[in-house]
Amino acid sequence: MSNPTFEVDDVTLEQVREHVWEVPQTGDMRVPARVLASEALLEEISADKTLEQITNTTHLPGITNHAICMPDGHQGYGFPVGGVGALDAEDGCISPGAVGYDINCGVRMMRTNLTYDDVRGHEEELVDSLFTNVPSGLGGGGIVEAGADTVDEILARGVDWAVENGHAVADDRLHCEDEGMREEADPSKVSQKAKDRGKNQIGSLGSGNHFLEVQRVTDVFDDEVGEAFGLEEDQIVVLIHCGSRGLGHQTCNDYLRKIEQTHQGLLNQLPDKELAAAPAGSQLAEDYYGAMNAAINFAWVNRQLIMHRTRQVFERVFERPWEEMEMELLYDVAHNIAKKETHTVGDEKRELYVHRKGATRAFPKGHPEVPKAYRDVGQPVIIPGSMGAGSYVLRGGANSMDLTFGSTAHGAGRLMSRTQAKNEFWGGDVQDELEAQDQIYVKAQSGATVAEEAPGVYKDVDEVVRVSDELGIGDKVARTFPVCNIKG
DNA sequence: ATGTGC
Repeated sequence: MSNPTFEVDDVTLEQVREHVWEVPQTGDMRVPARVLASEALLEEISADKTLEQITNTTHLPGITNHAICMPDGHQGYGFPVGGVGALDAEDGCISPGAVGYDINCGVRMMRTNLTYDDVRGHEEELVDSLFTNVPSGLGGGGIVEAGADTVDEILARGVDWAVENGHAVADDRLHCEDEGMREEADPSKVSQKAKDRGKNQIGSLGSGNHFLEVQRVTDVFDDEVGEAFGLEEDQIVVLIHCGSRGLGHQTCNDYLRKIEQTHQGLLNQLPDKELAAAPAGSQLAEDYYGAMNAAINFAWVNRQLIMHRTRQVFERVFERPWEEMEMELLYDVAHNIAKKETHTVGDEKRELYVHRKGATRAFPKGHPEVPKAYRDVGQPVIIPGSMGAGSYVLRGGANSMDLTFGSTAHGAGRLMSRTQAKNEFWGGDVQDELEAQDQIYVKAQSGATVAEEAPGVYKDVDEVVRVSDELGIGDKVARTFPVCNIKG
């Protein structure tokens, strides 16, 4: 008996098992491509170039097992957003397009001991104060304006710098992926132009889908893990989503151009120039890895400064020290990174550049890289939905190492382009509706951004999370709903 | 995502 299939254009995907669809290996593909999705999500994923892109990815040297597209996947630069590609770190390659322009775009969630009742009636004061005190929008203006030495220190040391300079407490570091610092960072490999763009953006949200949202926990699905994460129903939490701003963007661009010029032989083997990659062991592979890790550190500092500023805003609005409100970092996860990780492939251990672009690390319980506080339950995974839908907290699932190199989805995933969104929605109407129907208060620098990020431009986050949970790569722990939101 | 272009 043959498996169910899904046909789109000239491609036939075979269902390997529930929620696992495979593009068979043909031609110059080095491995099959896999899409992890329900049929409804696969339908949406087929609407743009995602399937073509995830298939193209299988041509990269050193790609291991499968190229994988997550349930929230959509088209990106060369490599889909929602893609995972594990490329051999000895005889494979590293590809900036498979990390993304916004290096270490990511999210962090901060707990509080406030309840929704404590915040009701203060929503407008809170959203106004956050909007005034947390820099957002395109261009410059951050919480810290740094000189050259300081930028280098931030690039080298990440959240460790923030702790030493009064923007973090020591405990914050322990609740970040990689403890908020990549040792392999090499600031000397980040261009002067990138540093100049970053120096006045340290502690700034940026634009697009980046936001800061105050939320209330509406459901805890798993009491044991919920308790380990310090989450309970009706509790207020804060979610921060942003990345490495102009510094990361410039770094990606710098290395794409260098790699295209230097490694044309490899480029010519690939079906899409946007997948440009540097062979493992080459000078540019080392340089990009050092620079990317530096940009990763920059993004962690960025989210840290915004979180610490949020503590100060809450102190003013609720007239209490933040420690008394127990405003502790739950966890900070990266969405756009590559990392040398050791994985079991067949019966051997191999070192791989695991590229996660619009995908979240989701290590299960017991993994030595899960912070001690969560080691018995698994790594927290934070999945932001749209500003009308709320978000999820998951924990790394038991099957993630076998199926996805320890990864799951990163959000709801776009349904339509930004241009299309602006034709469908008007920012002011979206804001009015959210406030009238759901008591969600949104404040943004630009109405166009609100239209581009309207709830209707996103896939159904409940469906994305259902697939992750049923696959056992990231298990449902809690759900949140927006209270107020600021964006660029 | 982005001093909204390659």
